[in-house]
Amino acid sequence: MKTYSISQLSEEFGVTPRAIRFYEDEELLKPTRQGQSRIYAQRDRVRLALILRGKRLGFSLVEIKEMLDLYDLKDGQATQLSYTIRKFDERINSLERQRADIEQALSELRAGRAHFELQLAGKPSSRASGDGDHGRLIGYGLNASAQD
Amino acid sequence: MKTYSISQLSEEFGVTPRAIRFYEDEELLKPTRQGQSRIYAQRDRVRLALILRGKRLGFSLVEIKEMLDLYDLKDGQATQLSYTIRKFDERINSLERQRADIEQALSELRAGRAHFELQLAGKPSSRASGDGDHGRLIGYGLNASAQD
DNA sequence: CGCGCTCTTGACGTTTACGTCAACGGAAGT
DNA sequence: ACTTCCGTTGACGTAAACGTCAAGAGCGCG
Repeated sequence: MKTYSISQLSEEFGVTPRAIRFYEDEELLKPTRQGQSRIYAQRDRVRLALILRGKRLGFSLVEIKEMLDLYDLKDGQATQLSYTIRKFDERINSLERQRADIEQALSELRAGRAHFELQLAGKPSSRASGDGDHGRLIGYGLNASAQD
Repeated sequence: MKTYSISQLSEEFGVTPRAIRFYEDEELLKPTRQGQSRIYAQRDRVRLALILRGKRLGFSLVEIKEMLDLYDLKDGQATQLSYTIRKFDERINSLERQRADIEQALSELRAGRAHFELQLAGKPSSRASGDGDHGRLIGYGLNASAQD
């Protein structure tokens, strides 16, 4: 059966050998040895692919490790599957929240940008606060009503 | 003129005193002193609000500091305004990329979730490889073309 | 005077996923 | 033998934004 050296996997997946060794330190990979050198079999190669995929999806190495470990246990897969599904759901929820936050920030940023553009165009920015900028918090003009 | 203690600002804005002192270390705030204690004036209070707003929008403290510093220079505001607009544009672009990444991850996650659901429901998922049992591995997309 | 409270200044700890040397080991090529 | 290459094991460094003590200082109260 085919095996791989660390540099082969490194090149194939576009990650540094350091990263691959790190995954081993973290017990996500357990290659065999030939003397001192690490030898990666298909199993390891697949696990590495899964690790990188997990990372792309935003899972932490710890989470990925748990999924892989459960996969190894293979107790009929029920445990692993439901765990993984739960993790996926969590991740989905988290990403949806993130997306909402981003939308929010984007609309504020666009509004702010527009406001600055106007100012650049010459408008002095209508200030009337006295100390009432509190809830709305100082529009986009950082106008620190110097009332001290 | 009204002033504030660190704990007042801390409570009002829901941040720890430690954070506020940190902003001072980073030179985003420069409260005056009364003996050893820090005294925050309106100016500082407004700047704190701006700092927190900047954070919500995803700017780093360094970026926020640069915007505030330029605001202080106030050289007719042209410099500050164009700098800030540029920063906003960068941030907008960055967020749009992030959002695209999230959409991508979300669709992969949903597909993966669906796949696992099916397996849980009993489907053995089409096997073909004969070697280990890594061929099937969480496929639906990252099937490590087991060519060994 | 002692108590409690707010405030201060260090200064090290935390998290995540590696990067970056340093120093060394064994095999292959010339 | 010498150099080149690939590989190895430490071990410290990095980034961001604070958290978490530790050890005092200063003040008002009873």
